[in-house]
Amino acid sequence: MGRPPGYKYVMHTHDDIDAVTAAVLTTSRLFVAISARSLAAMEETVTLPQYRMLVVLSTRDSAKLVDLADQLGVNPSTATRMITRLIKADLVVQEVNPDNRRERVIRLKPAGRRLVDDVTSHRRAEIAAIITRMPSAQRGALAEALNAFNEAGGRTSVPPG
Amino acid sequence: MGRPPGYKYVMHTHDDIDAVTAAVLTTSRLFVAISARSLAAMEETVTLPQYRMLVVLSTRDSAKLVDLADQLGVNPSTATRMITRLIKADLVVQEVNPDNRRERVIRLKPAGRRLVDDVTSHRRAEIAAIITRMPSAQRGALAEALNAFNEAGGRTSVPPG
DNA sequence: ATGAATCGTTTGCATTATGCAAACATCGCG
DNA sequence: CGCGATGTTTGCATAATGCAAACGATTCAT
Repeated sequence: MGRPPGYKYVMHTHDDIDAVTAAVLTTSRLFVAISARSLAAMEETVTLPQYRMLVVLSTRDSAKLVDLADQLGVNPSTATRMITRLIKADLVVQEVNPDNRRERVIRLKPAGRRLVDDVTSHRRAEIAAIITRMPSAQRGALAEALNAFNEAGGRTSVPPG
Repeated sequence: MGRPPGYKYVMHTHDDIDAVTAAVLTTSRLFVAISARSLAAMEETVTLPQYRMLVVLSTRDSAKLVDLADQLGVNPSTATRMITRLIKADLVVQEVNPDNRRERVIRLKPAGRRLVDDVTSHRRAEIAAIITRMPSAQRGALAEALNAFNEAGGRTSVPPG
C-alpha cells in the first residue's frame, strides 16, 4: 500500500509523544517527592493545607476570602476557619475592606512570608542540586524544552530573573 | 584575586542552573494544576487522601498497613481508619496474612483499580495534549532532558544497574 | 428610597483526616 | 514460659472539609 510521504515522520511523532508523556509522568512523581521533603521542614509549624493557603497569599498582596477559597478549591467556610487558625498563629492578618465592608481582606504577616520563603528556597535548593548532578550539556536543553512545555501548558515561561 | 581560567565557564554554568531551576519550578506548578484537574473527575467517589492511598496500593500487589502509612507519610492509626472507610466503600479488601497473623494485608478490589486507572489515563491524556501543542522539534529534546533530570533526581546515591 | 436579588462571610452540623499515646495481639528468641 | 520487637487498633483531641442556612452589606429596580 502506498504510504504517504510523511508516514515515517508521523509514526515517529506518535512514539515521541508516548515517550515524552512517560518521562513527564515520572518527573511529576519526582516533584511530589521533592515537595514532600521540602514540606517536612515546616510540618511542625503549620499543616499542609495551611501552608498552601500561605502560598496563595504570597502570590497576592492581599485577597478576600472567596478568592482564596477559589484558588485552593475549597469551600468558603473551610477557608474562613483556616484563616481563623492562621490569625491565631500570627501568620496572617484580616481587616475589613473600607471600600466594601462586606469583604475581609487577608494579608500575610512577616512570619507567614518568612515561612513560605523558607520552604520555597529549600525546594529551589533541592532542584538546583538535582540539576547540578545532571550532565551540564543537558541543562540548556532542559530549560529550553521545559519552557516550551510550560508554554504549551498554558503558563508563562521563565519569569525574568 | 586572580580568577582561574575556568571563570567564565563557571559563571555560565551557574546562570544555567538558575534558569533551569526557574523553569523546573514553573513546571512543578503546572503539574499541580494538571493534577487538580484530573482529580476533579473523581472527587465525588473518594476523598483526595483516599485516592492517594489507592494509588499506593496500585503500585503494589498487596501491602500491610504500616507500609502504606509509611508511603503516605501518615500515622498508622490514620491508615487504619482510612482503610476501614475504603473497605466500606468496596474499593479494597483486607485479610490476615496466614504466615504472620499480626499483619493484615490490603489489596485493591477491581473497582478501586478502575478508579485509579481512570484518573491516571485522564492525566496522561492531558499531558499528551500539552505535548501535542509543543513544537514537535522540541519533543525529543524534552524526553531526553527529562530522563536526565529524573535520573539525577531519582536516587541521591545508589543508581541501580 | 425601599424592597429584593446579590455578594461575601460566618455558623451549625456531619464526616473525614490527622497525630500521639496507650492498649492489644502476635511473633521470635532465650 | 516470659520478654522484647513488630504490627494494628482505640481513645482522645484537633484540623479540614462540604453543605445549607443565617447574616450583613451592597446594588439595583421600580
